[in-house]
Amino acid sequence: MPIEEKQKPQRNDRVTIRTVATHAGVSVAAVSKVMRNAYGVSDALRARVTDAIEALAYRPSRAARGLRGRSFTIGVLLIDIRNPFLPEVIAGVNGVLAPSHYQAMIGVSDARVQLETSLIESMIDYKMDGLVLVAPRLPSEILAKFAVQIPIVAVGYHDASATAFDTVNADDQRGAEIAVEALLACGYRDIEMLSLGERQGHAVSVVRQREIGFRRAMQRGGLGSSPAISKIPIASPKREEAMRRFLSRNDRPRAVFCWSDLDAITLLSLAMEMGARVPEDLAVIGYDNSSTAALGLVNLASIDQSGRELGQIATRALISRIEGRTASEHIFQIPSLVSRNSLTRSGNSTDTKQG
Amino acid sequence: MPIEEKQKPQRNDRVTIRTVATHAGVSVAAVSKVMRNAYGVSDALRARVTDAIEALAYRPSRAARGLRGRSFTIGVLLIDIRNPFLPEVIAGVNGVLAPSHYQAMIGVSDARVQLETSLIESMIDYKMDGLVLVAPRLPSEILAKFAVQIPIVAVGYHDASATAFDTVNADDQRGAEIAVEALLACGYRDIEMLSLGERQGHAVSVVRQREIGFRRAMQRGGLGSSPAISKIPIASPKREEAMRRFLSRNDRPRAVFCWSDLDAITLLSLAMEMGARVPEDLAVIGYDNSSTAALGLVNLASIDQSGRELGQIATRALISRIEGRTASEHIFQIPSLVSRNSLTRSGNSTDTKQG
DNA sequence: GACAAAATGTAGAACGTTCTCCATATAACG
DNA sequence: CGTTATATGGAGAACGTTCTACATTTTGTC
Repeated sequence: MPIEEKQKPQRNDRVTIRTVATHAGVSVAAVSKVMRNAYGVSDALRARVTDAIEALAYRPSRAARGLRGRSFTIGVLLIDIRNPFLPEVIAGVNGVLAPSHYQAMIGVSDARVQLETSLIESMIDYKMDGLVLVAPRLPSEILAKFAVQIPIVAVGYHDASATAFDTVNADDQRGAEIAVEALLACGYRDIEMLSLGERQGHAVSVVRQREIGFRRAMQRGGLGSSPAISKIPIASPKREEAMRRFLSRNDRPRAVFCWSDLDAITLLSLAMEMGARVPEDLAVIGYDNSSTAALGLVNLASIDQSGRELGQIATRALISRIEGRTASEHIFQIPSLVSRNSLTRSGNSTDTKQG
Repeated sequence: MPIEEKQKPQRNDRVTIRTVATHAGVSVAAVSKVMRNAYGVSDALRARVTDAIEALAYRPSRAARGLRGRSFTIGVLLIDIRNPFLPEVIAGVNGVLAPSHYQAMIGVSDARVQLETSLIESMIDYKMDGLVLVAPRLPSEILAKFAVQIPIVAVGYHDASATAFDTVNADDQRGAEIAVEALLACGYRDIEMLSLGERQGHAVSVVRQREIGFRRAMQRGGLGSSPAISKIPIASPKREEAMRRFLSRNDRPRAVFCWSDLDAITLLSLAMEMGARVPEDLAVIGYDNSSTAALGLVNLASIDQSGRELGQIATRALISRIEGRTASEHIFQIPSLVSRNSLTRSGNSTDTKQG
């Protein structure tokens, strides 16, 4: 018998549940029972099976599992991977999932409704156990339709009336109010918001919520019935152009609230280039408290909504939903102000919790 | 005449390949053939089947597909989601995948070998069609073992001798050389590198490659036989501490090359805080040309390795491997210098391609 | 026309799990 | 000892695809 050199160790060497069963001298069903620790397994059987699993380094096929039962995977859908807020959410999700037997698979939709839909469908077709959607673009009815097929928790999606899925949000209205209150407290009266220019402004989006909060706080502060909001395009050549135009307006406001640090930081940069001093000529406050904002070079005051915490909460909610909860939950977190030099010279990284 | 009307073929409303077959009045196999556009389908059959697919909005189950054949999904493994270089790679991957029938699912390993392994295993267990690993931590032998089970392309992993998988890299040695050459061209002689303090320094890692390039260029420039390299820890409290210590050294070098923009930008920030002028007192050049580096506020000279392009190339390589290629490929890109104010006052965003 | 070759469609066996019955073996009870 | 409950293990049918092997029809050739 010649020693046949297996030059092509084909995939037939896969260890399946059957291999384990044979090795342990039990039935396939028994192994499955042990894996799912179902009722009706003696200690002796359990020991033999776990030994075999150990010895063979057996891993159940997720594909096969998905076909029949649970896949122990949860899908995460990100609208964008560049906004530094989103990695924070992922970190939160992974943190909660790490000690469990679940795993996260991430899809990036690049803010395209088309792609978002097909990614969600794929995750359903993979028989994932649940979905965390971060700032989805899809309308609520569509999400509800998906939610019939798979447990869904939406983060950064304001629809407290949704009954088919859960939502987890920072209170974006309140966040914007806090920003305005901070500007007012510094004595600024001439305040404008730089918002996101979207095609159609979803009422559910965080951006619109922040606009609502901005308006309310401005009116409450006695600053006109329709406070100024400028829309900045998201794509790159037009974006800087719009900001420059804003900065060189001769009725340019004294203070600005930006919907996101991403915009605030670019604004700060352009302001410097154009010779405007911050905060002496222009005070700026952003949103997200990204790590870039905290840099000494940037020193941008910002609203902190703790993406990490949102991710954690959303994941816990999802798991409880997977495990049977059906009544929908709508969770709110209160964001906080992080004051820095872009707001006022003395405001040196003081983390001020506000309700 | 068998009048066996199906009592309840599907209790839930899922549209399966069987539903389509019944609706089109053909066999399941025929539908499958059309889906995979396999040999032996007449135009008439194809038309009937595609009509039925359309009418029923049929989507094949990815789980079931994975169990038998291909799943049309490729897995992407990211070492970290915070380094802004990585989203660029994702953008490249998604760009190439978008027009195809493939889809990307992303896993984030957080630089944990443990998690990295289990994520790769999961992707294999999902029967994904191939894997793009971005800056994996695992040793080459392990990757080779995985590569037997699934096509693999590694990005940012220098192992040109690997035969089981492909690699796609920017030439990190050359990149570091370009950085040193740029510093030399500005007249600086007193140059040090700020590198990453890892537990064990993988020779395959981009960081080690940059160190090699740094050393070579320094020696070639006649600057000592063992140029100085300082290691900076990656975790946050120690990191800033080490940088501050570096900045306040009284033999602090005149110019610094940082392994990554992430470090360079923090360094710039701390330098400002500590009253060092850039570039008059300290010249800095980073790596990755992240969007933050390009900000006017930051104005960091950097080496551009176009993560997007790397992602595109890697994806194309992976697809060709999935479609049958077995000989391994090792692709190199040459990075380029983006000169900015942190290097020299006049160096104003001149993109200088260098070989 | 006869016969081979090519084209087209189908049946049915995988793929690796889960999970619902069922068949025992053992314990409990009168 | 029967008889019944209970604990334990196993058989085998799904799940929704892919794909080989084969049956049937059409086309081509002499």
